[in-house]
Amino acid sequence: MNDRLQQIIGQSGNPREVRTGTQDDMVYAHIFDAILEQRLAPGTKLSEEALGEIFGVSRTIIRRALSRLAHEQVVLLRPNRGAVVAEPSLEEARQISFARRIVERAITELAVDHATSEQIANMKRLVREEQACFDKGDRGSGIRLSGEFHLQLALMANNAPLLNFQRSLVSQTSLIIARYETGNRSHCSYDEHNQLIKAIEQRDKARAVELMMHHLDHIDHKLNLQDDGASGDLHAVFSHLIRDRKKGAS
Amino acid sequence: MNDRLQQIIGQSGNPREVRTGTQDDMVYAHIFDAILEQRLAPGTKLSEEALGEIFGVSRTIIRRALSRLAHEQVVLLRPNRGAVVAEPSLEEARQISFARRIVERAITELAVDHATSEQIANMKRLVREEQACFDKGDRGSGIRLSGEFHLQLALMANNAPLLNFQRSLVSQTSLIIARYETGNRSHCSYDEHNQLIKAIEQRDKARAVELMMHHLDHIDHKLNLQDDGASGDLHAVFSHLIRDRKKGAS
DNA sequence: TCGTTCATAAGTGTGTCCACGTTTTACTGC
DNA sequence: GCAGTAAAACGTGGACACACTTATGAACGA
Repeated sequence: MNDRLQQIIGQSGNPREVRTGTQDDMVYAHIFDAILEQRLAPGTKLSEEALGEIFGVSRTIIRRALSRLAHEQVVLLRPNRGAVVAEPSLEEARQISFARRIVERAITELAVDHATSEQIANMKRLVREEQACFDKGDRGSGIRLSGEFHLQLALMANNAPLLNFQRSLVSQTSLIIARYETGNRSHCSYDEHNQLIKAIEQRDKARAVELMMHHLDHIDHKLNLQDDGASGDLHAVFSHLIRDRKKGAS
Repeated sequence: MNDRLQQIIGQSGNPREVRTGTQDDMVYAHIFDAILEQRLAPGTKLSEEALGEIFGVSRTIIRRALSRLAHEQVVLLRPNRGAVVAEPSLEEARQISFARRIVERAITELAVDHATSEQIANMKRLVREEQACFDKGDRGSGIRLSGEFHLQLALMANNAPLLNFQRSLVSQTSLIIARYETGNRSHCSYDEHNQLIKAIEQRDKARAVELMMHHLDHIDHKLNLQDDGASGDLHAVFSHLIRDRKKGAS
């Protein structure tokens, strides 16, 4: 287990820039990315001791990082039973999707008002990077960059509370995508991201909002939120058997 | 300083029910209430050691509580320099006010859809309690209960992410009220709260939303967000002198 | 000579780690 | 299948080191 974690987190797949700041941030960011890039599957146990060994820090640091992640609902902290990567339920996924519609609408409108040309250029670069990741098959980094796009949008909105909320929502959405996205359909959101940026650049608020809403619709439709993918609910998993039996009986 | 804190937090002014749950929660709730009830002014330093002595727990517990409060933006955690009660700036206050409009609208609509009669009765009780506090001059508890009202509303909305966000926004709003509310006008929101509950009870969504928006308007107008009350901006503080001098020169 | 400023040093308080107690969990034997 | 035991992991408290703050004193300038 210890070795598995080591291997997963160690393989910093993308040679992302060396993290600056304190140890906390470093640990936090590494675990965060590993989760969003699906190198750590939902439900994986995150042992404090194992992580401490991996990062070469004491459990105190790990604890703080896990606490932060728990606050963003990315990991679940079970008292006396350690931390696990969160497994958003279908109901949670629906609530998050709803909340995002509320927030993204407001953010989009604000972004149209406040975006600077520099920021827009930045966003375009980000989308290109995202596309590159999907093109070369790096789905994990793609999902992360896709989330980054929505985060940068929130940054342009110039509203700190909304930005914080968005961060939590985007993280959880990435987790949901990791868990529920149907395998065959690829997650190619970069095209819609591009259109959105164009609308913002033209200061077309109505169109930008409309594009954003459609974009969120597409994200939802790519997921099979209608039925639980692989839950622990045995009744749901074997519901077809029950249906069949009832049919036979009738 | 140690003694001051002891005195402030110890005087559990309102004989609120004995906190249940773990030590963390107890410490968190006590500090939280002390801040919202203005027994701890914005800017007050929160020494870990002093708090540990007051609550009879080690710094580990205090640290966790402070970390939670920091996540809700109620206290500010300055690296290597300890924690202080947050002092929302005017700009932050405006952003929070904006974010609340977005969230409260959504919450109100959801509450109209989902509220049970039991929950509504609960809310009515809460408003009566709030009114009682203001009537007997307990402004601190009044502000807290007023916040509790908006939190219960979010609970009725049945959306966990929105509830979490609302919790952070309400806390910060209480802090802002504590800091910026003009002294003469009393904070008597219970009447509007009552009307709001009635509209929800009658499932009148349009009216409920309208009432909520007006309510938020009133909250804003009670504050003097136009000019910073007691900021560190010397130019703003002595602007009248500058005006006078210019007048004399012209 | 007085006031200001910079440097140095003491003191307070946070950052980190480690060890112990307790809970949980897994395994083994009945 | 159940109970008991052992191992692993988490919860908590305390200790030490380091960073920051504050106070004291000396040097410079007015």
